[in-house]
Amino acid sequence: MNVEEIIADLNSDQKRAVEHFQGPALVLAGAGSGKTRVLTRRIAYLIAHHDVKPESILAVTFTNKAADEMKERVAELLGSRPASWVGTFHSFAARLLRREAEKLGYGSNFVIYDTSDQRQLIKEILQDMNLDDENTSPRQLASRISNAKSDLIRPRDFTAAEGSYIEQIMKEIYPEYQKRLKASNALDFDDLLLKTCQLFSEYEAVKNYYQQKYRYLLIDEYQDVNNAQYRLSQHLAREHGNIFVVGDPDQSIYGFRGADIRNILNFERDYPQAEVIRLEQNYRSRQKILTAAQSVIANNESRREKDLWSERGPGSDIIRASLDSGSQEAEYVSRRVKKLTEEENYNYGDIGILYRTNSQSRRLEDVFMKMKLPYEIVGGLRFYERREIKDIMAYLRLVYNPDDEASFLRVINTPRRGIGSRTLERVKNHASARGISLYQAISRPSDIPGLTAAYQERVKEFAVLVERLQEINRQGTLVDLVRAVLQETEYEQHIMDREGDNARERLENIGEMQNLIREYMQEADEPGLGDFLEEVKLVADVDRWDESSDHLTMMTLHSAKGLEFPVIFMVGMDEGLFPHENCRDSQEEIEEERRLCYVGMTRAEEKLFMVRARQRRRFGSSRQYRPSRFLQEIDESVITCENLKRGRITSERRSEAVTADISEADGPGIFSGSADRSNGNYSRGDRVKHPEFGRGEIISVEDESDDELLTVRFEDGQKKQLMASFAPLQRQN
DNA sequence: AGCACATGTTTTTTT
DNA sequence: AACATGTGCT
Repeated sequence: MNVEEIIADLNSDQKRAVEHFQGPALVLAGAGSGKTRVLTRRIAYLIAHHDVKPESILAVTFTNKAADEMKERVAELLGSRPASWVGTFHSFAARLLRREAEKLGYGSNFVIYDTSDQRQLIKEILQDMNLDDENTSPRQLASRISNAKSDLIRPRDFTAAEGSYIEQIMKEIYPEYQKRLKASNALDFDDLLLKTCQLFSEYEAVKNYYQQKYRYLLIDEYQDVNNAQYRLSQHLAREHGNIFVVGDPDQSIYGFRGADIRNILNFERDYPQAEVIRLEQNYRSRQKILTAAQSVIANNESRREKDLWSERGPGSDIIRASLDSGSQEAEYVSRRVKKLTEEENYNYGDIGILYRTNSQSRRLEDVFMKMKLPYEIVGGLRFYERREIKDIMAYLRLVYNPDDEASFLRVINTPRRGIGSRTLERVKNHASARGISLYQAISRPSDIPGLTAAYQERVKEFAVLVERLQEINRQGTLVDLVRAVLQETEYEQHIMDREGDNARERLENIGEMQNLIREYMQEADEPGLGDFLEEVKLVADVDRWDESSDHLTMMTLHSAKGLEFPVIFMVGMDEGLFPHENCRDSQEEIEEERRLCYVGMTRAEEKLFMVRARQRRRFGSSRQYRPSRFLQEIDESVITCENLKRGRITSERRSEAVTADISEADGPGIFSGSADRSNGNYSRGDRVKHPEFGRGEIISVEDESDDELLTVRFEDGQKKQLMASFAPLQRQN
């Protein structure tokens, strides 16, 4: 493609962005306004028009998938794959630190700790320090540490807020946590960013080198960078000022992870000479979808007005559906999907189903399976989170870096080797007294006090096993290594002994893992153990999502960022689920939830369904929900309501249906899940008690203008028809 | 040390 | 409802 063609089909704002050459630029890109397009075209244009060397371009994306796509598109434009670095902040930092780790006192074979590794380590520490009580959850501490690191606060700089118990614990735990990470030669996600920043501030020459190397910096999703990422980009770009950032403040949804929306809002302050470009034409969605999304986001107080418009025609109304229960919700979605594919010419692959929490996927999955609808879940119970996979991975990690304590503790006695807690206690004490890793300790077991010869032999055998595996890794491939792990540990036998009914599934997972490794070996440039381990940690599930085959795609609203579908279902539009009840007290968090809603709605090109259920099961027991406030915020003039009656989808005039739904929202506090309301919201299967007829079960519910007609079968076998609002019924659980 | 059974906890989102 | 942890027994 020649240079002219790179910019030929862009609108004037997009063109201005692509043609921006040197100096800072901020592109405020509304949803669907073609920002990926702008980024890829600009990379191509820098190379083809300005003769910029491809390897001096650094493009940072939010996911690895986005990175792959970007590389692909640039390659199409240029006719060859550019040698630019395109990847996430984390993968960039990891790559850089592999080269420079020694300067910071780490080995270049460091392993990366994910959230569950972190929690496990913190738990260990709490136990060792006798701080283990019900007020200090590893989860909460892990999150506090992560926040501190995102703000570049190191253990020695950490000051505990007065009077807060957890903060006092933090003061103890954080330095110890960091010490143990280092002893394991491990970095957590936040360390990747923090340590890179540290490297740049302590080693002027290193910083200069990378500044020179990457003369052009492009950052996507800038509204979601945290302070460490912000600093990292400053280190790289402050001097030459060639920093080109793209983002949309209305789509900032990672505040919980330290993302700081002020970074994008302050860009013009950081770079007063910045060129600011607004992309406000939406090429993705029909106008009614945009109208609906904008009427919701307009309720956020802390935001700048923005005008987003579309020429794609009005499209059809947003469809709002209220169902009686979680399973009815799933049934509604299934029937609606059937209608879309059978009568309206959509494919399964055109349809995305989004929810707030991963746990919501299960109910949908059950019904899809029954209805024989093809689906794929992105994220959720991640493959690499499964127990048997984690075990094998722990062996691989130990082979790569035997000092890794988390992996060591995971498999030292898995499968059982007769090394119990007492023995381990002695090993730990010895290791921490001598300042060596657990692996180093068991390599010379005769030094460990209190260990009898028999136990010395057992731990020694484990050390020898690791050495043997290391040898296999040196001689052979990754595939050989995994095979050796399975053989040497008799792992499959262990699974069969322990898992009973689940054994088959677990073994299949292990087989699947071996397939993945073979696949990886074929695709990777240098298929080594280290790269493989890194990829497993840094590549998200959405990155592996297969969009080529024809199936429904289910994922969380967060994972859906950056994607688009002709048809979107947003399920679980219930107050307490979305916005999630955990944010009830904080206006800021509510606004983040609202942005999340905006992100979800703007994924839709043609059709948008927003679905709720009046009652759901949660932790076993049942609970009632009112409509999400976000549903009430949608401009009523673009809504049509649908219902499911006896397995058939019915459509209702919008105003009536909406009013009926809203009236449910009156009454006690918005979040209160009213346990025993006496009228309305019954569904089939509910158990009730009547003062005269005794206990019974509801066998059908029919809507009457403002009420429900219930048919109840009581314990003595008689059936009664009762009006919900008049009958003195009590709910039973 | 390891098993079987009982109890408690979880579900907010992710690189 | 699903899973991790704890207890008591062998």
